[in-house]
Amino acid sequence: MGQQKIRNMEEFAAVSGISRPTLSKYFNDADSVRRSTRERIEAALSQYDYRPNVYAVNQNRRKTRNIGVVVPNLADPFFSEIGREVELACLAEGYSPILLSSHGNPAQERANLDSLRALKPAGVLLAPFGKASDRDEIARFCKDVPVVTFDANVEGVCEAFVGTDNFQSVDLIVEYLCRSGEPPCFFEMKTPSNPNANKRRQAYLEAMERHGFAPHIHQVPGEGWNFEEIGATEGGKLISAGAFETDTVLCSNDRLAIGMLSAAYGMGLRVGHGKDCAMRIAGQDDHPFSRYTCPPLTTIAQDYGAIANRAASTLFRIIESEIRLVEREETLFDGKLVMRASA
Amino acid sequence: MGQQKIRNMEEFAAVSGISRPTLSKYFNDADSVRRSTRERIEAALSQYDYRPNVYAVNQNRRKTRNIGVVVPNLADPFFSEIGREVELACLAEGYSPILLSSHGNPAQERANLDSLRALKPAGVLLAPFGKASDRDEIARFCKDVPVVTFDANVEGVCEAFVGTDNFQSVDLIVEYLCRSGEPPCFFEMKTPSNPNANKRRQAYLEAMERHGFAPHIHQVPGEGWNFEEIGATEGGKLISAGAFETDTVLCSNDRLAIGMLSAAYGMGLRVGHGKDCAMRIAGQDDHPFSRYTCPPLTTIAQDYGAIANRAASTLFRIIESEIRLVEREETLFDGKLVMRASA
DNA sequence: GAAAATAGTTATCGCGCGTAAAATTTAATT
DNA sequence: AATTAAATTTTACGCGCGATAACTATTTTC
Repeated sequence: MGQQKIRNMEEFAAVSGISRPTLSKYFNDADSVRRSTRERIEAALSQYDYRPNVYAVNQNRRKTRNIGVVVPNLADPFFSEIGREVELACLAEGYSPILLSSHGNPAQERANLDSLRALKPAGVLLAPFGKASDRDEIARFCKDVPVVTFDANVEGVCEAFVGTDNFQSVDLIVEYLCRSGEPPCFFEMKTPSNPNANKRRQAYLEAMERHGFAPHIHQVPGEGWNFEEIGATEGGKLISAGAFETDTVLCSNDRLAIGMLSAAYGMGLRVGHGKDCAMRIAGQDDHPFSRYTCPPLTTIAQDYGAIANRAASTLFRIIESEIRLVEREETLFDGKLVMRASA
Repeated sequence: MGQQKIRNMEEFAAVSGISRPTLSKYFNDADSVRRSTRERIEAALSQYDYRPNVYAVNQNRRKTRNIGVVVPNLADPFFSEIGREVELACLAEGYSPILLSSHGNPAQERANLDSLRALKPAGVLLAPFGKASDRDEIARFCKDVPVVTFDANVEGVCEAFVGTDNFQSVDLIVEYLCRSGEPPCFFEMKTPSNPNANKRRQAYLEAMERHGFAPHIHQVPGEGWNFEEIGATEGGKLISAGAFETDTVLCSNDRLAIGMLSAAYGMGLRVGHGKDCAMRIAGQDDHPFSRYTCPPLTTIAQDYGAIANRAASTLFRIIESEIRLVEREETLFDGKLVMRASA
């Protein structure tokens, strides 16, 4: 292989003995040419190592095969994991994913959408901040590009949304906690930017009522994405102040729980459902690190793979049908209870 | 703004009253045109909202302003953090970073370099797997594109390398551990793909000798990137078997230490430098989660920011001088001791 | 085996911009 | 005000490929 350098499709047509338009067809869809010619092309391809110029291709095609993938923060393993699943789904369908992180900064989210606009993507998979997102900007973007949001919803905007059913999953863990010990208090940040947080609080209230217990919500101050730190400092304060009405705390997400576990350990408290334990702590999300906390964290697992694949396949369907959805779709997957030692 | 839709530079030239070649100059370097014309252009720009077509630009430019950034695994917060720093450095210099993760898979690293080749990047910042990387493939890639490696070195390949001085930093923590208690055993994986691991083992041996203690290295089996799990299961086995010759263990990296801490907790062992503690565990890297382990992990901090910025600026220098470095540069930054409760 | 369908070829245009050379304008210098 | 240097405009071409029309070759169908 690699005899001489092929500069463009013209030259490759010359050495392969296939006309350029046919080659162009082949590179757009290998199955659109006759089997025999396809084999001739691929034989030549393995000899001369030529690839169409990406930029020339994308300039001339009406629509690119790029898929923008925007997540709020890659430093959070939850998003790096789900981002990876989404990437794989794109590659499997022959699209080119472009992964962008908003680095915990809503302004960066706008900037990312702006960058994507220039890349003329066939579609975008967006995990938005939620309330902190620029709703109008996203709505404007959705006019130009088909968008499927995942993880966090932006009500009424974009073609479809795929996420976890917070009401189902919160009820699941509340039910478990009530059944196995004292009913849980709820721990969260005062100003959560994520819309899931609001749904989870609401779901907690409803679940507690359904099970006949009085709800207790504790909201703490704190900005940004340092959830572990907030969980550790603010959660620690609440523990040492004896602020929690019961011995069980359900955190709005795993990262807060990880921080709180760290604080409890620092205070010499034994966490878990054992006899000698002072309190129970549970989380939500099944963060990759939750299984290595001390003790391992009881939590609700989101189905990363299902969410990622459904979001991607929904987007592909929209792209390939070239028709915007008549009705906005919302798909919610069930969470699963992951019982470990912390609660 | 946004009166009519500008389709191309020609139309923008018409409405702005500036000739197309001058506009072209402006978009390549805003300072290459006279101040007064620059202001006229920017005035028109704010009215008509036009942006050059990325694909047409990159097709015609000799070199793009894209910088490929390849990291071995974005799911590891260490790399997502350093990847972010590198991205910012690129943006600050007007380059467009393209972040690719190899997902812990050396084959994906090859695929990523292959994808990047098609994007004709001005340069690439690569954090390779090391031994598991395809050395020949990387070397071939470096012939076509200027590459600066960071974090893990591939001896003799690429323009430059930027990383942490393992000998300095290992000596730092070994010295601390020896001074403050029993000398450390060394815990690592049997077949570490990362070249830092080999350097760290070597550095441990030398440091122990220098301080007059007998070294004890414990290597455990395990494949892949589930370091925490390997640390927990294999490290746990060693602990319960009483295999460690002293009460202090220095792990090859923080993620192994996180797993081992989890195992120790599960066994009811108290870790730390207190009177009532059964053993000490230390790590290396100052992983973002290390401060929330139980107890918080004593470790060696790498200077993420310095490494990222030096790697980026070195690459920019090579790109802009258009001359390959005569001599391969290797820059090593010092690690800093981070004392927490675990050792 | 002839007609019909399918696949491939030749020829030509267009995409949006970079770039070079020559002609012209503008600004700086004495 | 004349001279010179710098910046801009004009003109023209090229990049590599998508798309299409009109034609030719190949394969299928009955």
